[in-house]
Amino acid sequence: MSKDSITIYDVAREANVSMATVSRVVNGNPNVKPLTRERVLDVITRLDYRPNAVARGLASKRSTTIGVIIPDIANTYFSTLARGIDDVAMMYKYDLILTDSDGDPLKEVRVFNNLLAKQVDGIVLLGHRVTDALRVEIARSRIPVVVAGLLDPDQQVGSVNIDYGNATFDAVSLLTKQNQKIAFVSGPLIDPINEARLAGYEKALKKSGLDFQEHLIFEANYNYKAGLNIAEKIIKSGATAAFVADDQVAAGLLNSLFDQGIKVPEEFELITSNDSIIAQLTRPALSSIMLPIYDLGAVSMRLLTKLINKEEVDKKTIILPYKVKERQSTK
Amino acid sequence: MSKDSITIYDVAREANVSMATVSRVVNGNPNVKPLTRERVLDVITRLDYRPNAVARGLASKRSTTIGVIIPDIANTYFSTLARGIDDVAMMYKYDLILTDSDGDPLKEVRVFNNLLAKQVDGIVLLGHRVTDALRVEIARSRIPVVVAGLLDPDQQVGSVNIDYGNATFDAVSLLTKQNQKIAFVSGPLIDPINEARLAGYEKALKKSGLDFQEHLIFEANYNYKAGLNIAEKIIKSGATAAFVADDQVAAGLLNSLFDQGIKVPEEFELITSNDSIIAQLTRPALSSIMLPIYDLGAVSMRLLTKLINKEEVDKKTIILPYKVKERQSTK
DNA sequence: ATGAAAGCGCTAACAT
DNA sequence: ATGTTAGCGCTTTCAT
Repeated sequence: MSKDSITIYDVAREANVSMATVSRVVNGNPNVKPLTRERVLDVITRLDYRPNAVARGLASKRSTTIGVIIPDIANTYFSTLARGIDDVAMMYKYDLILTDSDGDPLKEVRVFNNLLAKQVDGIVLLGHRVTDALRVEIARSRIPVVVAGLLDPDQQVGSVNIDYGNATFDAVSLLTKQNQKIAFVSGPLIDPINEARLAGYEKALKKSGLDFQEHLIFEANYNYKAGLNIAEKIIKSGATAAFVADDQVAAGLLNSLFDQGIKVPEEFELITSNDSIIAQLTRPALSSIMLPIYDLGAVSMRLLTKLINKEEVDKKTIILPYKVKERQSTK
Repeated sequence: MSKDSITIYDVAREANVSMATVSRVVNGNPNVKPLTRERVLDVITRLDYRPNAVARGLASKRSTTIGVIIPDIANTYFSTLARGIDDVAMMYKYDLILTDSDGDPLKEVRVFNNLLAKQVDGIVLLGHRVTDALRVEIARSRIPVVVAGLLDPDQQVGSVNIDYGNATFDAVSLLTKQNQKIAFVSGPLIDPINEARLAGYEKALKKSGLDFQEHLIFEANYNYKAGLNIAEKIIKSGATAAFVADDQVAAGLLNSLFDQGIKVPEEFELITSNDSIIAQLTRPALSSIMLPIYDLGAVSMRLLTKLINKEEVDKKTIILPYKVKERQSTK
């Protein structure tokens, strides 16, 4: 209760300068005589003065904080993205306000507006697609928005991705060598990212002269349990291999196959998409598209800093490279 | 460039009231005549006015944001905690500024002070222990701090945990039935949480008349690779079972055993501590202490809200219940 | 029930 | 190189 917090004014008085000078010192403005700078710096340490970021934000109209909207931070895929974002954000002195959206379009809009109220300097959006409702909000907001790991066909915002179509093509091509019936397991096909994957899948089938069969296409929620549950249907479909768009789902499928005594890869080949730590944890370890998840986050944050500073960006739609890693779930 | 953002002043003018009244309406102050309230509300929607949270924060000295310090958000254990924190935070209208500390004491202090600069209303600290340097900062800051999933013997701050000693005792007791040499694998033993676990381990040995053997104690970093690497040493030690304090480490150990043809649980029993999704993903699935990770986060955030509002809290050191779940890695 | 006015702690012209 | 002075958009006494 004793001493209230030290303000720039206290420092100014103690150092016999104006608050403007203190402000200059704090912000590294070169227009300060080295001697006064030193004097001010001394007082600052002596008084243990810490600038109030909120006041600064109000005066400067820059909050040096970024909003991150994420479906579920507990999901490894997203938390790895978040890590990439945070590392770069810290590098550029931004803080992150992170909120879960549960992938709920309504909640997404709500948290988006809340972030605007907090005067964030930019927003990174993670998820599966940009809903129309959110698109409207983005349009009328005047801060830059970047998406990572999700396709926005309108290219309204900055985005960082890999070429999911080609990646899926490559992955499925690994399976067409020894299988006739290959299941395609993704999230909702309304999501543009899954459309792209499906196109890659079809292309790979065609190249190998295989027919596209509707009943081999499966939509599943992005979680372990969904993978566990979908196994039965997939087995019934007669498929002997599967391309899966999500590691948790793939792990669920794998374990369900294992628990039913179906040997992977001998009797069933499996390839997944995100190469999160999960792909290495399972036994057999999962072959996977090597999606640079961390980099997706890091690069998107870097892009956002440029957008915020109105720097020239040659392309605000960035495509990162990928590889395909064969582990033990494919022959 | 056209219309700049709408302020409380614009609303006041349009509604023919003072800004004070608008402020009252926005903040749900009952001292407003229903009719004027309605009029103001109308103008607010018509103008699409959104209160500026930064200005509000400066004037009211409450930012309605909470700082969260986390060693690594990409780690499932911590991201699950974060999810619990976020859900409760949202429930109480707080936003979360989340920063990774890498478990680096220096960085921890730096981000802590940065959070103070942003005028957060409280801080949730995650990690393995409270370092002395941080303890000093916490002491001179005047906002409440709560830790979750880590022991602070000084009880300087609010905390939410389980009884790690008893939990470890229970877990190890499962192993003493059929094993003479049981390895104890934790993080650094300086961390009070690991001290507590070690005590539980010793107690369980003693109860079964087994000798405590120094060479069965292992310290490992909290990650998958560390688990992979430590396997060899553990095998050499002659242990036929292990208690592991971290799921990623346990998964690494398990897979390393598997890859070397050592059968779990037939030839080696394993029990882990956090019951994160990882424990279910592995094959065999890992027996584990059922740590309510999500709840740890949720409850700590709830505790923090009480501390912030200076509500009565009967105990700011909260101990949550746990169970032990036997899966396939124990007989 | 409503309004007037004084800050909150800082930045950023604009002087000098 | 340094100081003066408006604000930034809101909350919050204090009047009325």
